[in-house]
Amino acid sequence: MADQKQHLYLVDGSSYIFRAYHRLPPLTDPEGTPVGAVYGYTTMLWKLADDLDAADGPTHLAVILDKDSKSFRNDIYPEYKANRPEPPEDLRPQFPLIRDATRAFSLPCIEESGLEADDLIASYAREAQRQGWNVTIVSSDKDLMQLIGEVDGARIDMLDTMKSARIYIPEVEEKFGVPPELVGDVLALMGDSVDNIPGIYGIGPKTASKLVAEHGSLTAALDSAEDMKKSKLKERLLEHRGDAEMSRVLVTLKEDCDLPQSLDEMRIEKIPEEPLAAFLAKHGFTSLLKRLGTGSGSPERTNNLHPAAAEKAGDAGDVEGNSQPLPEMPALDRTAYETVQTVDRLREWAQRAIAARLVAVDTETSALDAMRADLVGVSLALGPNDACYIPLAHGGSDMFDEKPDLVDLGEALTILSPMLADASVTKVFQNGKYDLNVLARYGVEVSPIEDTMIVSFDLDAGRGQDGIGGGHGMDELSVRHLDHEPLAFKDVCGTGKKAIPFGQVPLSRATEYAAEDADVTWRLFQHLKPRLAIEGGTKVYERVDRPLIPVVAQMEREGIKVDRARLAKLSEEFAKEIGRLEGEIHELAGQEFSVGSPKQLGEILFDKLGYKGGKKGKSGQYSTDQSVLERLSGDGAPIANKVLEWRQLSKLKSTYTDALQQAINPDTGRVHTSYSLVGAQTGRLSSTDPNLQNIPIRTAIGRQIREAFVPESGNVLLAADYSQIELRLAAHMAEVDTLKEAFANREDIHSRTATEMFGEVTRDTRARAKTINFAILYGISRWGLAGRLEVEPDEAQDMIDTYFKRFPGIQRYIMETLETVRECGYSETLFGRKTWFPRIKSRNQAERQGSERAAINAPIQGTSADIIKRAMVRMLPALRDAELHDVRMLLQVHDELVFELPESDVESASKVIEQVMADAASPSVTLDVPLAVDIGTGKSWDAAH
DNA sequence: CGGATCACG
DNA sequence: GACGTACGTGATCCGA
Repeated sequence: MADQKQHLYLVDGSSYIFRAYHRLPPLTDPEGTPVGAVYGYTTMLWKLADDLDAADGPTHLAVILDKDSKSFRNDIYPEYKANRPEPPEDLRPQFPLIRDATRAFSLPCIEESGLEADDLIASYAREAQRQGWNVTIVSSDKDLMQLIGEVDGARIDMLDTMKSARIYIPEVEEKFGVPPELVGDVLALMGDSVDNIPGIYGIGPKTASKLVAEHGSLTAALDSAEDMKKSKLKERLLEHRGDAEMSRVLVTLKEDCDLPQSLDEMRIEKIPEEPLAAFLAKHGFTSLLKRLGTGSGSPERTNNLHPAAAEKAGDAGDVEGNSQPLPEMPALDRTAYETVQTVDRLREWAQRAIAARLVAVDTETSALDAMRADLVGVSLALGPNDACYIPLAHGGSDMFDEKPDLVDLGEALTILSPMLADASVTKVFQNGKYDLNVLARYGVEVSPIEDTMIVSFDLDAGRGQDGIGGGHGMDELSVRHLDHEPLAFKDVCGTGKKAIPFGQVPLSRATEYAAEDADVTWRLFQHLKPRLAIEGGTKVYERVDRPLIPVVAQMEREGIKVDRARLAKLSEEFAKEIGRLEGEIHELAGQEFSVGSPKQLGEILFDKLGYKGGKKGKSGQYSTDQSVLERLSGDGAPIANKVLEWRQLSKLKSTYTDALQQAINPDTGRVHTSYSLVGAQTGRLSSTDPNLQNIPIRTAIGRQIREAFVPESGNVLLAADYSQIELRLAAHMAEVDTLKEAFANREDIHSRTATEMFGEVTRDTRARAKTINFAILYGISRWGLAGRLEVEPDEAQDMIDTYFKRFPGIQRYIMETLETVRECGYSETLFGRKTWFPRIKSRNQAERQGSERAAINAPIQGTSADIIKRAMVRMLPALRDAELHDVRMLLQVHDELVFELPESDVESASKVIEQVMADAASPSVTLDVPLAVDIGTGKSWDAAH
């Protein structure tokens, strides 16, 4: 006993739970408390305890935790760890459970005010080493790597349980390029953004370790700067030497703390079964509980939480933040589906759906446009592999030898309708707005609904950028969450010229495809819906997005009337003018060319005509955009203005006057846009086919197109828009008293800004103030602002400084927002809508700064989106309560709603609309600024402004 | 199919 | 060690 080597394990509990939280799936225990990180922590302790009898296993073990956020380091440097935002909402309740778990294992849990876990670990490690013990620090914190090494045969090493990796001198040298005793020097140079240790600006891990390795120490590296040849690096080393020296102190571990418990108290031989059993039972860790009884060895591969969790928690794992482990569901089996071809079988399915209370539904149609598509079939799913397809309009091609037996479409809808309208049966869709619109056109009402696409959006908006795995389409969701690739539409119907309508797909194949979609939707719902509560998405889903689906569906079905003759006349006028301009442009160019080709135009302007200032972008092509042409025009190039006019007219013609005529639905005589509820990462809607959110308004010539948007006779159009909503929200969110006051007093906000910034309001200062206001909302840079205001970046920087000084909350808002996003990975609106920014920590500066600007804007733009969505949800009930049954909500353009209503209703409807919009934030959120709404009416959309 | 351009909030 | 600047969209055209 006496000569057995003692081996102390020191567990860095605080850092472990943060890592476990981010790497493990969001599990909850039977009471609904989030326990993902606790589970990871518990399995980690279990694993260590399993090694008790091993040759080099622990003889002594303790868990070290951080007690509070302040430490003696804050006295040296008040900003130390000042960037740390609050931990995520579903992690906070897990902190006390970590202590519970530790006590459950009957292990000492040590924490001390004013000391960080790292310092206690260092002090215990050194003390044990002095006594000749071996020490293993269970952590992956790079600061602790300074301690690694051997003194008189007693070694300190580290264990990263997540990577199952021992860390000793070679691993440290590989990571830092220097031995452990120089790690502190490297850290002092490179700094640490998480702990807010400054280091030297512009020096990262690579340069830091190179410098220290070359010169042998931090001091030597700093001293060497004098003799370096002139460079950025030299300047930085000289200028920020003080930062590095202070950082060196901050990263130094305090190795002589008073030890609150003696080493002997850390001795362990066996983990007593109680109270561990009680703890495991309480939190539903039943597989561990079972093992406790059997005393079996390595971790089991399943547990009652989720089969994937036990495995991934214990070792490295590659759990992604957004992948929920698979609940136990049988593998998907397309041969299990039923083709429903008789009334009896259909009744049976409808009955079972009602009994089940939850059914996934998918419709198959003949086209993608919900306002033109014919219903071809319906599929239902009641459970995994428990799905059917009800073909309703198949056949009509020579693919069928004889027409298949089908339930009559009208009869089928009669049988399904009561179930679809049954308030006690939840219908789950993937993009339900589409199905709702198709079914509504057949007179079928569907309620209540859930939507896996919207759930996914409310959980994961912004995850996976540049289209990499971030979408919310069914195929993507299925691969991401179910690890299953569904049959693709093109595999069933083909593509291009060889494509066939779905109604001509043989029934067996159609069933595989259609029933699978319902099955997948059902499975996705089981996966995604529970995550809402765990991850804090319930509010925005239940209060904003889910109720919005039928509202937007109805708006799409309403459509808006456009005056075809008027558009045709405009097209004709534009065409004539375009032709004339083209002739003049060719004449000025001295040759014919395609004016619409930026490439050819650039060559004409800068090569042939020899105008100065041509700049080629990375595609090797001259830029000929508006700003370039305007400059050329100012320099006396008559061709530039002609091209600008040509561009404006051909844009208006092709995008609007021609395209809108095409978009008129032959059945309704109106234009029906399609809104995407998941199109914009910030939570805004987007509009397609046609896009009615970018109809011209800024120029007189463009506004003519708005004149073609008209009401039915006897009606008017009413446009209601929020005035400066984003600036109001910025004033509220950044708590800028001056701005809040200005809004309360109904002042012109840009003028007020001009007064604050420049001391007087003129046309010029107001315009500049307006530009600056927007720059703030969009995440400012001196260069960006300089470009817009046509001033030097230095001057722009002065203005930014002045702005921050005059409106002191703004800078704090920006810093706090960015810190939160860096820590949590996402931003949040006032209503809890998350937008993820996976590139916020990118090493690529342009990429990172792009994310930062987007992250500054997202809470503001997103809150504005939440507010108008809430107004939309409440609008129709409010109008109905006011007996205004003929007011129809047609369009949404981010901060504007467009209605069509009888002239006689204008007065009373205006009041209701104004009220609903102005009050849309409450009661969930009480704003410090009023929301002002401007309302106009007229015989066209243009006239309504 | 990507880039350039330009329409909107 | 260089990079390249305002956020969020969608439609159209050109040209590889």
